[in-house]
Amino acid sequence: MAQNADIAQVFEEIADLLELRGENPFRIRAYRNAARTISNQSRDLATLALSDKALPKLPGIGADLEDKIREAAKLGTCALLERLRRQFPPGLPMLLRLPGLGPKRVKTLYDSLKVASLDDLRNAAEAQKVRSLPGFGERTETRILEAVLAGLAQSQRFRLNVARQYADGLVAHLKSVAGVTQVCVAGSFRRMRDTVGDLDVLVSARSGAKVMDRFCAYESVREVLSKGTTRSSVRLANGLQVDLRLVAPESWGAALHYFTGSKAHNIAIRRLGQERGLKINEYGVFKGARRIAGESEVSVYAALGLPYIAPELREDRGEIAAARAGRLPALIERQALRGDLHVHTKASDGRNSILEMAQAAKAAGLEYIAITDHSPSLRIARGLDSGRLSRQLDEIDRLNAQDPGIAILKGAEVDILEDGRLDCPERLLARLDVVVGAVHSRFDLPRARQTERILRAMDNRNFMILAHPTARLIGTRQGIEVDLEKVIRKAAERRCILELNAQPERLDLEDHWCQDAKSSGVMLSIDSDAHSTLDFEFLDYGIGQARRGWLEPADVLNARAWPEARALLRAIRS
DNA sequence: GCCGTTTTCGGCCCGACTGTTTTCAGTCG
Repeated sequence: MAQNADIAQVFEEIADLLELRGENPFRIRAYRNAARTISNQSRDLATLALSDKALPKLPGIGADLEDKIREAAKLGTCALLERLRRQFPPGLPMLLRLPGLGPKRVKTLYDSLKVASLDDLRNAAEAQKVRSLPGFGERTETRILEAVLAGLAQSQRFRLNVARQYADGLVAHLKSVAGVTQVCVAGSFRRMRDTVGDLDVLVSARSGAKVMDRFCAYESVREVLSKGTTRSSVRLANGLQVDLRLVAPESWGAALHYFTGSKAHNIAIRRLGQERGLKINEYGVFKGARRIAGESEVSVYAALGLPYIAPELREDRGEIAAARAGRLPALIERQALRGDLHVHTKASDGRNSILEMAQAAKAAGLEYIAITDHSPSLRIARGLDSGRLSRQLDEIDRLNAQDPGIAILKGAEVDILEDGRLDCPERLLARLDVVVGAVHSRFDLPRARQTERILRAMDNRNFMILAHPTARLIGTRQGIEVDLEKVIRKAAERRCILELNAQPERLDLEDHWCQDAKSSGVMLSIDSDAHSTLDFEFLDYGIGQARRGWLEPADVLNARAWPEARALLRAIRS
């Protein structure tokens, strides 16, 4: 059965092929917007479409696209796409992914040289046949060849924590340039997306500062892609592209807004401005030739009659309507977290002792942590059998008696076995303050069985928190096939908690599912899943994803003091 | 292809940089 992502892919491919045909750009945009809207949906559109229920009214999707969603849900494709595919060789859309190649040039390459694949393109460029085409030249040919050889067609994204390492170094470098007054990394990095495609850096400086020269001379720069007076692009040694924009102080807010995006949010904001007779660009908000705002982001939003919208919300997922209605969420912040309910020690696959983890958690500003080592079926992590777990619980009693300055709670991360049973005897589960259940095996089960497995586990009266619900590892492993709508419904019914795992390679639940859980009245727990004393830093990433999911402190279990959280967890058992 | 207190047509966000041109198209963000 088609997933939302598959339907979105159909629309993306239609858009690519329409571009190659040189169709109306607004029609093409309609397909791309629809693809984005669909992949942002939590609701499983294919199931809805196949059950003949009315599809929800989605912005930018009218009668025609709704029909195509139904077609794609049923067939994984649609008549229009099949018709378009017959007009071009299958490898052609891939060429659009190469930097410097858009629809016009790809069409020219195909029409003039019969270039229909990356291989064809490489051969043509190596034979120097590309340079003589209209609109091409020697430089263009060289760059295309370089891109093909570098295999850049499949654009790679970097995990947020990886990007942050490079961002920190670069920001420090730019701040050291004489005359620089402000530096900020904008883009998806600032919106706290779980991965970023590039870094968008904004700099404000006194005139005459040698910002561009120093930027392009940064030690990690492998290649300068473009260099201008206000804008330059480079690629770092690790392949990460960095765009730098130099802005005047009076335009700082407008530029920050523009460069933070998302693109969809910007377009919606500009359209709103247009309705009010305002022009919005990266230099400011203009009424005619007069600038009326732009020195700060607050001033940009205020010019439109809106309150400030946090970067994490700027995805055109309803934040502008919420702002207009005065219903923006009061987003959770890192300081609101009072506990961490998923922490490992060296008893299983962690690196530090219980006491060391407790002290690190206390230093990170937390009031309580649950020690949740693995259960025995996870052999590779030296999961604790009944005897070892029992002794660990006694040790926690002893540590708490010595008043460590932080409450240490008894817990376990218990495997959900293939049949939905929990990998721990009931009498031990009953002794725990916190029972975290998780899938660590049989990731390959078909959707229905995987879902059934998890729902069954959640029916256990001792089951409290579902850890990393999809088990995805960003860039490494797809999540399991599971019907999260059913899981959320079950959590609502059983008053169970869903985890937002803060490990930067997990960040699972994803933002839009957090939003769904919240609207179903399900609480989340933002946990580090720390395996060492350094890992409490992960909570920052968890908070980022939570904010993207519109979560407020009231939606988060561990934003409560332990007695209150304990009462909520105990209620699950009764 | 969508959309509508300018509603069924005619709009649809906006600007920088590059390379190939000799004033601009294509691409990108």
